[in-house]
Amino acid sequence: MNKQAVINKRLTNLDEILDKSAQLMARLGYHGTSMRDLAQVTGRSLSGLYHYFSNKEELLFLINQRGFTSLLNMSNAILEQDMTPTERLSRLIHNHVSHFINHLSEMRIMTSGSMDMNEQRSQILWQLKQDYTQLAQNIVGDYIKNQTGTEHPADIISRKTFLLYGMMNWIFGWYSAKEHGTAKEVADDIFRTFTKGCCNI
Amino acid sequence: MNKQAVINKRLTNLDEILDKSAQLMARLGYHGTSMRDLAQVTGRSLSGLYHYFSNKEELLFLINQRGFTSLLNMSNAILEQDMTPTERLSRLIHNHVSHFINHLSEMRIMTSGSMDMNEQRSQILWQLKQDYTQLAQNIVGDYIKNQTGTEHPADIISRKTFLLYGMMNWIFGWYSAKEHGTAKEVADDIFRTFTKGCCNI
DNA sequence: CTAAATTACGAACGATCGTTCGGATAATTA
DNA sequence: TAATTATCCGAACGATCGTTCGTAATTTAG
Repeated sequence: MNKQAVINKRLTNLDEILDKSAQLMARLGYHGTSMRDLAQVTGRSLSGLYHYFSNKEELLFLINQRGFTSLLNMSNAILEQDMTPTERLSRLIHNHVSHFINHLSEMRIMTSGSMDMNEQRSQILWQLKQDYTQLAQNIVGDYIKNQTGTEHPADIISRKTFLLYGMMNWIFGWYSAKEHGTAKEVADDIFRTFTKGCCNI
Repeated sequence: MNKQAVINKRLTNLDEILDKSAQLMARLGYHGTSMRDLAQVTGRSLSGLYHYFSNKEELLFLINQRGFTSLLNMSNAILEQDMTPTERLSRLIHNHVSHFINHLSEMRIMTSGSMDMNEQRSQILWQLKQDYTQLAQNIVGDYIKNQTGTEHPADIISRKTFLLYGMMNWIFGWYSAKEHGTAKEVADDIFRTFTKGCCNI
């Protein structure tokens, strides 16, 4: 095994730990999940976990950071492609919803705030969220400008964007593929409702 | 002090305890808030709290039950009045949003699930949520039927209603009166966006 | 094979958790 | 007033928490 392979394996191990930890924490909450619970669900010893992160708070941070970074990278790709504002908005929604549904546990943790972290770490996460929010506001703003022909104040666009986020992020509260269809169906419905209202079936 | 006054005082004390507990729990989470924290914030001794509820789980239940009951009672009044489907939908949104903004902490707890309660208690809360959801689905269904002239399948109406819930319930994630206006302004924006799409400014 | 580095674990630490108990204090009734 | 009830509290319980430490097992490199 060469050096890169070692690093890769370590990252793979860490990834697996973060995944399984996120699944349990999504059910029991951060404080409701003990390190002993995490040791059991990851198939490791209690003290062995501390080889991959220095304490519980850092574990929570890593789950959040990994999630937001991948979400941000995915959506940044939208801007690099040549699309109409409408297509861009549609892509943003589809990206977000499918990512949400494919990482339900992780996203549940990400949407529950970062109040259990120290200043520096929550600052880093705040910046990631800020970047993602700004990206969405730009796309929503462009769409509305393109449709109405006029540019609207930032606080109006900001509020509209948050309403869109609400529709998308509320998924964790109710979604089950059996009852509510595929990610594509949900995303299409959100796009139609947000752009044209609820009577667009 | 007559007997009724004694009961009233007890309820008032309990109400005050539930309010202050909800505020702290909304910040720290259920497991993140200790009974000692609650004793301090309510100005009582640790053991003195157990005079008002038998354990921590019951406290969580009481906060939820009180919240959902008052939300349900308020919205049931909508159905008893003579209104058009459009007016009813508008009233539902305004009720929900203003209640949310006036009880932010409580609502934050109510939207974070009831997985820390025993079977019977979570069953009671599930029923309250179910009643409130059904009420909202009826109002949304009537509105869409009234606007489009055709009745749509229950699962379609259900999904649209959840999108509306998403917009409204996401408030706790971002709302500050200074930046986002009064409850009325937010509710109006949600109503316009949900009924006619985001380009309705 | 040997040496070095990585990964893993059992046992234990002090701190904090939810809860209980017996009794004190305050309020109401008779 | 005395008797009764409602409130409240300090002290302590066993359980569980996050974390640390010394060391064993495993893997990689020379």
